[in-house]
Amino acid sequence: MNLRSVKPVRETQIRILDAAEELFLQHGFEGASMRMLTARAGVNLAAVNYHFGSKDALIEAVLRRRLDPMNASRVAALDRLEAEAAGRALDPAAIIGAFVGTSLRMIEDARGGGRNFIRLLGRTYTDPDKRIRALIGQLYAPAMERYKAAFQRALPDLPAEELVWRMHFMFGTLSYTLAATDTVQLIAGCKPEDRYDARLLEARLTAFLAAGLLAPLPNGAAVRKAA
Amino acid sequence: MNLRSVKPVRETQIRILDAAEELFLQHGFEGASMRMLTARAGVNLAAVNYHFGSKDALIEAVLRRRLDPMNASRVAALDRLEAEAAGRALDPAAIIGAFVGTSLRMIEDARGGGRNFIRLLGRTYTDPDKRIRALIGQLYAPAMERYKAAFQRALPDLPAEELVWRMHFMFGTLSYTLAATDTVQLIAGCKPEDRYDARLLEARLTAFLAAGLLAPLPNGAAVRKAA
DNA sequence: TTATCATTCAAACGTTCGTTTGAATTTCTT
DNA sequence: AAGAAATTCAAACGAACGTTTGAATGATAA
Repeated sequence: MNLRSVKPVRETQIRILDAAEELFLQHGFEGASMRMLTARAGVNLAAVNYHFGSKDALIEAVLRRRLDPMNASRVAALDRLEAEAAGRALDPAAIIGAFVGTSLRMIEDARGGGRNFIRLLGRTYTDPDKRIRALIGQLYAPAMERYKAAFQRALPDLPAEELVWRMHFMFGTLSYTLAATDTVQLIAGCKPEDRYDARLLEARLTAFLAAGLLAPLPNGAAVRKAA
Repeated sequence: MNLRSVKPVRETQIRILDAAEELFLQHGFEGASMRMLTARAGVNLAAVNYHFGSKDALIEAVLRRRLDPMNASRVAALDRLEAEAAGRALDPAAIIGAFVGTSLRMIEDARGGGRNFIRLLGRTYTDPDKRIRALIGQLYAPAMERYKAAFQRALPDLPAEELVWRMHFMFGTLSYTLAATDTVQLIAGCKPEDRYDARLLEARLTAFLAAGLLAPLPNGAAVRKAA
């Protein structure tokens, strides 16, 4: 029962998860081989299969390790907001801030690997593997339902159908911004030093998303309703 | 010089490109093997290396085949808009419409493979392979510069730095919406029949993006300017 | 027809992949 | 200290990968 025996029980798993998170980001789920992962983690090649069962199971473990707490944190932020409001209607921008803020807290956590994970996450939404997409959808669903309900209460006049689309738009903006802005530079002119200034990015994102969420209904929707 | 001899010269290449576009979407660039591609195209395994040189070169050919005309079409739409305006200031929403419209024209083209390509494209922005991201950035750059200039003329009061970020946000919304909404279902409630109603989607997207582009400046930006 | 070029083909190349095995080693329990 | 359980290890497994080869087949032009 020395100092080493308390944690090291799961130390190998953690080393593998950390290495996998980094290498999955750099090379993709398929591109990062077991030999690369285990070499980076400093463990034997067979360790992944021993501790996780398979490479697929490792991928799921990598996603679950961060996604579960992340969505729990999102729900908690919304709970806090509703508690503060004490029954009054919530400001839609505040709901957006609760959701966006959780992601940006992770981006700021460069040391703990949060930043790597956020960027990795942005890739999974369009991953070729159906099982990965299904897993992501399943892990997100509860938090998404909570936020959908909160938006509906805050915006009783916005048709539910339109809200769902606008939530998609908002989620897409967030994902792309966090995942792709530092990997592909389509539009020149972003100051690199601003890229990880989470406070500034949060203000920019929230302003953009709030305006989009509250946009006037498009003509098409009206046309559609009439039909 | 019979009827068959005019086209079949490049028929094999086209069969390969079509098969690759579909299978790259379904399995990813790495996941789709040469044996899968050539079997689907109905050509010999060696045909890809003979006609394109390598798998990497095939990936580039698949992207270039559609991306070059697509961005040319985007620039043409902007040209048309500026010609109509005859010197007057452009409506920012119209600029957005020109950009978004081109993408949605492709989504509507299910038979010609345009839809597959748009969805494939959304994956490349976060592709693990740096060369692919670099290629995408290079292919997009000219069109992006044109649109950036157009937005700057239409919105002279919006700081250039802020505009660049908002263009990123807009591009992210578009990419995610086109690429991911039918692959991962994070938010329940989208009517499936609306998903490819390009006219309705265009109205929704344009309304959302225009509002975001024209949003009031965030507090952070003001704070930053003062500092 | 004959010579020339482009294309297709079956087969094999060497490499890397994820996984499994059984023995060696460490850790925990009694 | 001795036995049981968990973990690590080197080595090998068969399968699939992208690519290459040289002969066979097709089209083109003299």
